[in-house]
Amino acid sequence: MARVIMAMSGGVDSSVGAALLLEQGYEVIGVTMQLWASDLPYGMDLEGGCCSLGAVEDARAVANKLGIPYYVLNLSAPFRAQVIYYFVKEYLAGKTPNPCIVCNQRLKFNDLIDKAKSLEADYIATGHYVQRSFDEQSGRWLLTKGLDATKDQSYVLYGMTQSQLAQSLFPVGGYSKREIREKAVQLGLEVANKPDSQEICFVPDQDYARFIQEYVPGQIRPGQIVDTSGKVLGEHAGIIHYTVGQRKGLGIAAPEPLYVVAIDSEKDQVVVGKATEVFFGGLITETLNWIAFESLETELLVEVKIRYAAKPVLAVIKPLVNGTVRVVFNEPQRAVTPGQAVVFYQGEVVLGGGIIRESLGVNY
RNA sequence: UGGGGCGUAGCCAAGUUGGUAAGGCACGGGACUUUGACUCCCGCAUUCGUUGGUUCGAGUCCAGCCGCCCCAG
Repeated sequence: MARVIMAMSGGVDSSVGAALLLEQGYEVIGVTMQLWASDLPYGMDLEGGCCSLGAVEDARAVANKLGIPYYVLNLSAPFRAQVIYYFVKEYLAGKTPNPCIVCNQRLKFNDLIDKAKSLEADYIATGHYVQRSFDEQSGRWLLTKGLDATKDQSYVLYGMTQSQLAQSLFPVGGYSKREIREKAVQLGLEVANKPDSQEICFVPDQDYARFIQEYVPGQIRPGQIVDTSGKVLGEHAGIIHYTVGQRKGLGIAAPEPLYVVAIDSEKDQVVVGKATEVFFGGLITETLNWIAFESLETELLVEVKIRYAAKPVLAVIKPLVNGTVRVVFNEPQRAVTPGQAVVFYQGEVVLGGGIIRESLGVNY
């Protein structure tokens, strides 16, 4: 009987996931990653976060109900070092990070796998809505979208390596969210109607800018808000407050809505423009990871997602000599945002992805 | 104390030949969302510097007053 470490967040998905694994005959051990640390700014209690204190209680209750062993894995130190540090650093550089992706790559599928080894487990499992399969032809593990298109989370797992995939199970990936909730009710799990988690788990009040400010006081500088021709339109309290495509929070009176077109961390400037000025023809990536093949050798027509909740759009990707990839959209896309991930698909299959380093003009 | 202009919500700002207050920003609430955003709903000036007048009816016309701005002194 194979032994599985189920990453339990205290939510519906991972709770039902554990139950499904049991039904499939696995020996399941529940583990919750404790990511919070008491030294985070302004005494946050992290209620509601995906790995909060309350989450531990919920997960433990589920584990008891299912009759499986349960452990809490304290990862607050690596969480700080990897996720929070990265998050703050990116914002200070004028980028818009996706902490969930880093958390998945560096904690869930790294430290958790180490933990699995120490417990002599064969697999780790998570509640992500994704599926994996083995492709005999290429001899590679493939990551594919979750069956429930509306809940698909393959975007956040584009960074998985072959060895990580080989050791991972995604028990809820073949079900719809509705089925999972119904299953939770059948099992009598108290978390059945717990709302889906959202927002950044370590910023419970949703005020991420305040979090950064208190985390690195003194590093936030005010600056100018300028239009695309360089004309100064106003001032801002720090570039960390902005992301490309953002409309709210500019505080500028204009005959029509203005959006952030770019952020210049060198000059501490936020560049804004009209709705039509926030479209881009393509982008350049960095920190690439390929899943479906070893590396990209030639131009390829694929579908790309440039943000978590975005429809895939057609684009041509091309490897560049410096190891990065150039992505050119068939149709200009709105708000291409440095720091966010771009994930490449062909149908249901995740080819790979990377982080957006820079956007390319609409004339590409 | 000559000439000209302006004064509309917290901030910009539109208001046609007088007919019963656009829009943007900001703000509040909700939907959506395991990141940040975007988007979508809903709410947000009984009132137009002020006092009178003309009129069936005035932000829109007239007069006085108050406060700004520009040119000329």
